[in-house]
Amino acid sequence: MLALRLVFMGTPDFSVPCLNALINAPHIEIVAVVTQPDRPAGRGKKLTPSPVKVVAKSHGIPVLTPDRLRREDDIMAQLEAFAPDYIITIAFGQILPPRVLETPKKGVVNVHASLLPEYRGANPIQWAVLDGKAETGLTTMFSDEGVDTGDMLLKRSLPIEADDTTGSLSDKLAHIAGSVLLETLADLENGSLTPEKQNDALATFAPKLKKEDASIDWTASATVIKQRIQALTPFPSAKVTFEEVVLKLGKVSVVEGIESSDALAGQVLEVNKQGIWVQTGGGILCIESLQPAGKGLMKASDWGRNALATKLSENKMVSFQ
RNA sequence: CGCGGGGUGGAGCAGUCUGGUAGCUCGUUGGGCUCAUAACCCAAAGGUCGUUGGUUCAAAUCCAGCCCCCGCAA
Repeated sequence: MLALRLVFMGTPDFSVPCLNALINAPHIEIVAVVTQPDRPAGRGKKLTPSPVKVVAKSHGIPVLTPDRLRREDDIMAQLEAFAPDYIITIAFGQILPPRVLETPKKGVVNVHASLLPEYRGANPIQWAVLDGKAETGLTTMFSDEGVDTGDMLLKRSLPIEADDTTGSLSDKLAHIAGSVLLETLADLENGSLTPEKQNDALATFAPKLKKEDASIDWTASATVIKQRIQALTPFPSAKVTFEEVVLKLGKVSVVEGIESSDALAGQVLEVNKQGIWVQTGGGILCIESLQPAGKGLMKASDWGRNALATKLSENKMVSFQ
């Protein structure tokens, strides 16, 4: 098979394993990488390149960083000049204008982190976790002008474990993205793949979560709260405040086999070796690890012993907000 | 120059303002109690107080520089 000329478009860490897989694959030449421009990020607001840009640079691949691809004719002209067979997109972060969709000879292939047509949009993994799905996966597809609406090529599903968070699932999916994409390209090249239309009637949408979604509604059931916390991990993180201190919640679990008491939702029942038990609107949630502002991730029992145990032993009521 | 918190036995913290014997809650180890225990009682081990320099009779503590970790914001 002749070398395929690819243009790779992606931005965050999620895109990186896939890029690496392509770089290491035989018969594939990545002629250019397109990613979002450097942004002020991190403490000190230093201008920071995207993870994809860092990797591309280290392999000496030309990098294009359009602010708005749609408006930058010179970038689009450069892409045409690269004469790619395919453009590959994975978490690029910009919608491709028609001119770019028509640029590659054989099509624009997108890797999307859900089993389409479920969870079209920017945050498929987060929503799969939030909804307590048993499985999710990856879908490769030809891009069209809609958001994740193109014809599907290959799917690979992945079970969601009880402890999976958006972060852990992203890692898993990112690491199989490369092989799914390579398989897709190989099948396309040998003609064994028939694009399949999506059933729009079954489509759901997974928009970005807002910052306000990071707070916890303790009147929900323990199971729902757990799903929400895991969906928000590691970003933007589920937060709770206690005496002016912001606590990011880490690992949590639902306490089994104990009936709900008459405590109020959000009230701390006890601090034990396992963690901090909090009453919810349905069942008890155990916070096993957390991170106070300015500190590192720690066992909830360690923090609770200092911050809460004294109050509890004096029968003062302690509640999270 | 974005705002801010922190670095003290294995863990989480107090002590710093007002310099003077290294403290608390846990964990670990040994022993005891108990039908039994992650419960309780007794005992022990374990720390160059991030680092370098300065001030001082004396620095975890005051002063200056440096290193590292983190929250907000993006």
